[in-house]
Amino acid sequence: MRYADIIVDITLEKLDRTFQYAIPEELTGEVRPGVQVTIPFGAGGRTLSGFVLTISEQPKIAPEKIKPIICVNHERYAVQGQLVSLAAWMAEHFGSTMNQALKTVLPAGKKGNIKKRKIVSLSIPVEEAEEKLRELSTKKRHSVAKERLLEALVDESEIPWEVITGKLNINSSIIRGLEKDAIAEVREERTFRNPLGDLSAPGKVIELNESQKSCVDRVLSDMAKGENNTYLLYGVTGSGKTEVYMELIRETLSAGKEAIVLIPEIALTYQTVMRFYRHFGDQVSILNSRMSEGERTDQIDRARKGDCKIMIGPRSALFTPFQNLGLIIIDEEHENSYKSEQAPKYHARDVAIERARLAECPVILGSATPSVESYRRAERGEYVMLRMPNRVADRSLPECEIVDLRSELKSGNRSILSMRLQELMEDRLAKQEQTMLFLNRRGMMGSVSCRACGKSLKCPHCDVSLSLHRDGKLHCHYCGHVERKPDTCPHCGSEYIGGFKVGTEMVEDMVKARFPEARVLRMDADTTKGKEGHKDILEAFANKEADILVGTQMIVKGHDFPNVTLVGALAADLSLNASDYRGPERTFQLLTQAAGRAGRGEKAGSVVIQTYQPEHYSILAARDQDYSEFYEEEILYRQMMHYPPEGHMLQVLLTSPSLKHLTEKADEVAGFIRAQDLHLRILGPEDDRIAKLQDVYRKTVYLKDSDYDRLVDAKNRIGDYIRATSGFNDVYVWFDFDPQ
DNA sequence: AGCACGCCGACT
DNA sequence: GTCGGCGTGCTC
Repeated sequence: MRYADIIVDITLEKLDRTFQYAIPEELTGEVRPGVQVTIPFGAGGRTLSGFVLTISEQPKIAPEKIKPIICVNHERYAVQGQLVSLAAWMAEHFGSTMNQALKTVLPAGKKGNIKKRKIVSLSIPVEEAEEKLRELSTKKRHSVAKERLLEALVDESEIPWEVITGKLNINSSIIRGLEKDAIAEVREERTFRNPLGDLSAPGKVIELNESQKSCVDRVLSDMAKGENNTYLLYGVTGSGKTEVYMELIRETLSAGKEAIVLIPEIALTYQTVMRFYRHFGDQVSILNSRMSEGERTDQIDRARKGDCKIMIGPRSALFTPFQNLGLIIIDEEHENSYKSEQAPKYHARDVAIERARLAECPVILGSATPSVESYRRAERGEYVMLRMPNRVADRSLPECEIVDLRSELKSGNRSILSMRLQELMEDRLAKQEQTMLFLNRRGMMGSVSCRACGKSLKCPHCDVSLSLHRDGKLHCHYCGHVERKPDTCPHCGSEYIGGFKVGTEMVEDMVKARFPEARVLRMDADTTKGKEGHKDILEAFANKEADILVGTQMIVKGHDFPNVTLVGALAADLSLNASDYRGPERTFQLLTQAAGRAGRGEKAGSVVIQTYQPEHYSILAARDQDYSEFYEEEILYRQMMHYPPEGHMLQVLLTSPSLKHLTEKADEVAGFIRAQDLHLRILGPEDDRIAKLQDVYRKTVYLKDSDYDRLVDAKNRIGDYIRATSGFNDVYVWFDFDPQ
C-alpha cells in the first residue's frame, strides 16, 4: 500500500501538520506531490480538500486508522505542483507554518470578486426569431419592450447585458422572460480588467552597447549550455540595466517561455512599467498592492491561461502561475521591500532562486548598489557577476559635497538647511532649475515629549511613541490609533509638553518660510494615499509645477527629472542608526540613489549631504560614488560582528495578550533551546523592539550561528517542542531569519 | 475549524 | 435520573 502525506484545508491555521491517507488502487497514477485531493477528515464524515506533500510507503500510525483519499481535484493549472513544492521549501527555510506558506504561494486562495460580463444572445435561429417577432406585433396586447429587445437581437444576435438595461432601457425581467420562453439565453463571460488601460502598440527595437551586449550574451550562452545560473547584474546608475532585462525577456518570449520581473514598489516605478509596456504591449501584465483583490485575480488568471507573458510586480509576483517560466528578474535587488513582513518572512531573492531551480531557468539580480549579501555571493562564485561600469550617455557624475552639521550648529545655524544648501537652493531658484530635498524617515521627529519629566507620549495599544501630525492630533504609525494632543503631560501634569512636527512636514514649512517665493511639493506616505498619489505628485514635479520637492526616500527611487540639478540629503545620519546593522548599507544606498537624481539631463548636478558624522565610511563612499570603497569596509564590519552574510541570526518572536503567559513561555522556549546544547549563541528572552503591539505583548529570543542550516534545525526543534507542549494556546511563536 | 467526549448544575 | 453547559483534545 502507498500512502500520501497530506496537509488538510489550508484555512485551518491551527492544524499545521500532515496527515497520512491511503492511496486507492485506481488513483495511483494521479496522486503526486502538489495535487489537490478531497479527503474525509475527523468524525462526522465531513470532507475537506488538502494538498499532497509527499508519497510514502510506510504507515506512520496503525494502518486500520488510515482513511483512503476520496478523489483528486483536478489541477487548475500545471504549475500548481511546483508552487506547492515551493511553499514547502519556504515553510522549512523561513520558518512558517505550511498553511501560511501555501496561502502566500497559491494566488487563488481567495477568489476575489471576479468581474463577469453578462451577454444576451438568441437561442433560436434568426428566422424563427423574426417569426416570433411578427407573432408578437399582431397580438392584441402589445408587449413593446419585448418586441424591441427581440428586434435588437435579430439585428445584433449578441448584446451585452448593460447595453440592454442601459441604452435600450429594457427591464431585466423582460430578458428573463425571453430566457424562460427559450428564445434568448444569457451567458456570463469573464472580463479581464487591463490595469494599464488601452495603450499604443509596441515601440522600437533596442540597441545595445558593448557592455550591455556582453551581459546578454553571457546569459544566453550559459542557457544554451543548459546552465541556469543566478546573475548579479551590477551596473552603475544610468548604465542601462533595463535594456538588458528587455533583451533577455525578448529572447525568453521567442523561446516560447514567460518572464517574471520584480520591482520594489510598482507605483514608484511607473516609468519603468511604461518602458516595458511600450516594448511588449499587451503581453505585459502588472500586479500591485493597490489593486483590488478582483483585479489581482484577473491578472493571475491571464498569466495562467497564457494571455500574458511578462508579469511585473512586487515580491508576490514570484508566484505567478506561468506554465513555462523562462526567466526571473529582480530589479534593485538590494531593496528591503523584497523581505516579507508577514510569515513566511521570506526574501524574494532566495525564493526566486528556488523557483528558478524548480522551473530550470536563470535569475537576474540587478542593482547599482548591490546588497552586501549578493555581492559577497557573487565574489564567492555562487552568483555570476555581470558588470556594467559606465553610464550610457556621456554624463558626468554629480558634484558631491558633505556638510558637517555640528560645525553648522556651532556657527549658530539651527535650521535644518545648512548655509551651503541654502546658497545652492537660491542659485537654482534664480536659474529656474529644480531641487529635491530628502529626509530618510517619516515620523522621525514627530514624537511629543514632556519637557518637565522627559517622558514621551505613547500609544495605549502599542509600545511606540505617537507622532504629532499637522491635523494637531497624535497618530500611532503601527496601529493607526489617533488621539487628541493633551494639554498637560499625563505623567506629571506639566503644561510644558512640546512636539516636533513630522519630519517632511516640518521641512516643507521651513523651506516655505525661508523661500516664500518658491513653489514646494511634498511627497511622503501621507500625501500619496490615493491610488494615483505618487503619479500625480511626480508628474506635477516633472511638469515643473514646483521648484522644490520635499520627501522621504520614496522620492529618490528611480525617477528621471532632467531639470533637477540639486539634491539635498538633509540628515544622512537618520538611517545610520547603530541599533540596526543594516544602517550603513541603507545609508550608502540611499545617498547613492539620491546623488543619482542630480543632473540626469544635460546640466551638471550637485549633491549636498548633511550629516553629524562626516567621517563615516558609508557617507564618504557615497560622496565618492564608490561601491567598492563602501563594500570593503562593510564586509569587514560584518565579519567582525558575525552579521549576515558572514553569520546568521534567527529571531524567535513570541506574542500573547497575556504578559504572564508570555513571560513563562518565552523563558521556557529559551531554556529548552539552551538545554539542546546546539552550540548556538542564544540571547534573551527580552522585550521585542516593539514590546507591545495592538494590545499584544512581544518577547524575542535571538539565536546566532555562522551556518544558516543549523538555525533551521533549531527552528524545527522549537516547532516540535511547541507542538508537544501544552500551554501555547494563547502564545504564538514566529520565526524570522536574518531580520531587517 | 468542527466534532466527540466528559464532567458538573437544574429540569421534565 | 437526564438534558445540556462549554472545557479539552483529536482529527490520518
